[in-house]
Amino acid sequence: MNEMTAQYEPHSIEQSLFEDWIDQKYFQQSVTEGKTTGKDPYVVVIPPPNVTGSLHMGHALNNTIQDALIRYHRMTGRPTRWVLGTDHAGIATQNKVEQKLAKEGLTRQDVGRDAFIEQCWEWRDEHGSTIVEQLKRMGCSCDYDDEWFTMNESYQRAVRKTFVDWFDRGLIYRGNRIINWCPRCTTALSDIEVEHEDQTGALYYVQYELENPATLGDGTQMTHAVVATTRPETMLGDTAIAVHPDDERYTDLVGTNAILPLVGRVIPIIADEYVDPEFGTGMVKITPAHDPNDFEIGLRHDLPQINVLTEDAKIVSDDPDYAAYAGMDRFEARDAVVRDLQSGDYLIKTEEHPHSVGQCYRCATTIEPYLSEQWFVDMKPLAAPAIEAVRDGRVKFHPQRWENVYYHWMENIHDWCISRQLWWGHRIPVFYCDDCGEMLASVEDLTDCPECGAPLRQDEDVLDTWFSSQLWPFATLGWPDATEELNFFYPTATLSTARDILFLWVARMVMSGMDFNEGQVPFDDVIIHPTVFNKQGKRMSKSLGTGVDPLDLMKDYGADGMRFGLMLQVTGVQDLKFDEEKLLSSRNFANKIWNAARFVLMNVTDFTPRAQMPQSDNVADRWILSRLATLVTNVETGLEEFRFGEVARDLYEFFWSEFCDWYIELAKSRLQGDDAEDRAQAQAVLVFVLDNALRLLHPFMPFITDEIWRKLPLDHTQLPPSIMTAPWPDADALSRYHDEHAQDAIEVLKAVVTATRTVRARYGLSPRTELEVAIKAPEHYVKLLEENKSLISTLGRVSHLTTATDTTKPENASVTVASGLEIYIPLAGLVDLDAEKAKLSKERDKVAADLDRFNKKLSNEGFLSKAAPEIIEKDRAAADDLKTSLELIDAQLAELG
RNA sequence: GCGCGAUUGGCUCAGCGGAAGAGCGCCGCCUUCACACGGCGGAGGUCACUGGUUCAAAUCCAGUAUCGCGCACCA
Repeated sequence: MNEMTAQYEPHSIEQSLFEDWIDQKYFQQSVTEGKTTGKDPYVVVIPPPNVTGSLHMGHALNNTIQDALIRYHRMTGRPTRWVLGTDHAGIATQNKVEQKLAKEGLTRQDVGRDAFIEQCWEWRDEHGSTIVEQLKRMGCSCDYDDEWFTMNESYQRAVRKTFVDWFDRGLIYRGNRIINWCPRCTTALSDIEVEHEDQTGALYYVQYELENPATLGDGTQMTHAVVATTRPETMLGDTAIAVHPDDERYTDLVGTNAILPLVGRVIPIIADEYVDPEFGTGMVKITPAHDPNDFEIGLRHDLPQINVLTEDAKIVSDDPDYAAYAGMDRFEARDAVVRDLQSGDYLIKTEEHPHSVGQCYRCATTIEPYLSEQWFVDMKPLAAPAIEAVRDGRVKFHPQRWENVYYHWMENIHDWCISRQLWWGHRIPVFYCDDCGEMLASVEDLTDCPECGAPLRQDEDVLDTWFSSQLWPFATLGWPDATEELNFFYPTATLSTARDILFLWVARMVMSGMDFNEGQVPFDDVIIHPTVFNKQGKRMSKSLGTGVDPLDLMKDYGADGMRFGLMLQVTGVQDLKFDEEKLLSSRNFANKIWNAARFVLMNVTDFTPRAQMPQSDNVADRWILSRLATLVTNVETGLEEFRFGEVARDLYEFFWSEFCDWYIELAKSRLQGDDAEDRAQAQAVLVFVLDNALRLLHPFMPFITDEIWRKLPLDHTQLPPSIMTAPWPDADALSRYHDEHAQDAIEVLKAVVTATRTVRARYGLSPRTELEVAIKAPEHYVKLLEENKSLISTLGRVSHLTTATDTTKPENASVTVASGLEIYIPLAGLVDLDAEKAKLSKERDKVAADLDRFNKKLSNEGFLSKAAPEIIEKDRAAADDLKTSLELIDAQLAELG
């Protein structure tokens, strides 16, 4: 162990350890091998990162969580597999390749569909492994030999099978509808791929001349209909004006016509319930081809649908009615239309109007509601069982509140637009016969029409990327083939993911997973981890420079330091303001572990590994073993309940504040002492506790724990070479160590030692100054203190310790009251009366205030009659202690004058 | 408009019904033979506000304020 440096150097061990894990095939788990354990498999599928992606903080957090779970369950002996893979990410990848082409001055149309797809594959081959390599840096124990891709051959079959199945069952249909259109990506998007941003726009009030002036019920003459709109440019496609049927102001207008300004088209005034009489003027222009509501109204009233925009959102140039705007971009056209409305005296007024604007989630371009022919999935039949699965607890969300978000969306689910006008992706497996009009979906490519024999033409569009991702938990296990893997590993256990893909991905996996697996849910537990923001609470973004790169963090703090620092920050909260200082603490913690291990190893060179768990009468041994037993239970339940922050803090607290600060210090004198048996006893406990603590820490800090563990003097004939597959500490077996007495006893010893330190600090004495200590203690502590005299003398640097039930205060002594003890420390000639008085008065204030509170409580009838007996008893004891302390302090103060 | 989350020491956060906690920062002391990425001692908080429930509230309920995030077809 002399090769262990005084400072932990993560980079000198991480890579070689990881390579060893790979070589030993620890990350793999076969069905045959798994079955021999007789235990339930534990499977996690990684949320497949985009092939375009590189590791960001969200990944770092999420994959630490998954790896911690996987490593924990692997140690418990369950057949464990973490399924790895990447997503072809239709739009994102296509954008990247288009950008690359653009540098050569080319468009995808220039190179053609086949060549373009070829380039996408090349791009994937070049960049797709980046993120996988980064996961390895983190120590993630995915099965790297079973890497999936949402476009690989078997996955393509799964996608086509899904489509054909739903198509044949009538769940997939084609329709001409208003969908969300990104004019930059020139593709349709589903509703949830649109992000809404609040913007201040304008509400334009425009008057449309009535074909015939009308006399209203109250006798007023009306010559114009005034409508309010946020999108004046779409008026070119207006085909009606609508009012509410009960709006008496306009009853007489219904059935008459108005003349569309700038265009001259005659349009009807209709009545429709949709119109809110309170908003604007109560009259709405109806543009069926450019607004989803208007579209519905148009259907109800059989209105023409006039599309005025091209697919890149320019005014069409083939309509003579508004040739003036032909070819203009939609925003340019808006300005032009407003200008013309103004000069034609049609524009009444303009108001500021806050509203939310839809944007493409891939390129932030303003979405255009666009009328086009697309493919849809009828979601309601799929949603129903998936809602039920959450209601009856087959799928559980953590934190649970996300269930409500899920219900809300699922219960109001809309049909899913799945066709995309892209080239990179799963091409829609629908074949058309232009001769006889036959249309069929097929898993296998078809060339000839089964009806008439004419050549078939495949649909040009591809599927939404999320259509393939929804199959992830079972397609990666071989579905649609009834593989052994699918049979053994499905359903998976835990899914950990970010909240922003709850609908895009999680909900859809539940629906398709159940639909294709005989109602079996795809996973039991869904962890929605907090979203990582920077310290200012802003989104981490590379482009804004507000991001932090996990690779840099690992460079600075080591993989374990980063992982542990992240886990410390995972609580039930939904936003996580990333605190880099926690990573610094965690790096320091790793160093502490390293040095504690160094100390133990230095002191156990002559120690013979034992098969049995240690047994000891020594109070320090009993105490630390008792603390360990509690820790194991806490860590275990914490992990089972996904309370990662709490687990990390428990581990930190135990290892640093208990094991290092006290146990190791208490053990030192025994290790150096003459009592060989006692020395061996201390060695056994040190090794045992360190061994177990490392196992508990391993899921969070895989590298350092394995590095140290391999050096420990353990009976390696009974153990695997790596901690990775070492058994998880057995809480039941350890429960025999629970020992209340030992815990009390250590509290007492700590109190005495601390008292000596405090006195030294207060009097500016060197820490080495030896002190005499006289203690007045209750009977049961006298024995304890006498027995542990040597521990106290060493830790507290006590030259002379006397303990008795009737000790009286020596002259010139400082007094400390703690844990039921009166601790006197004589300070010949040193006692600073003012300092003592100041200290005691301050303590008196606090004690008096506390006592007062307890007394009030204990004299309260309601408290005595209603509070739990054990609480009352506890409070009585506390009050007694406080009373004793107060009396003692008062006596001292009186003595001091 | 509806929903969710946050509001605790200088900073970032735990705690979520029974005597206010951590890390970092700050103030002392200590380079003693695991660790200065360290040790020891200490200062620092009417737990956003207002009501309510309870014997007891940072903790539960209602409302208010501020910040953040979702969802929603109001032109």
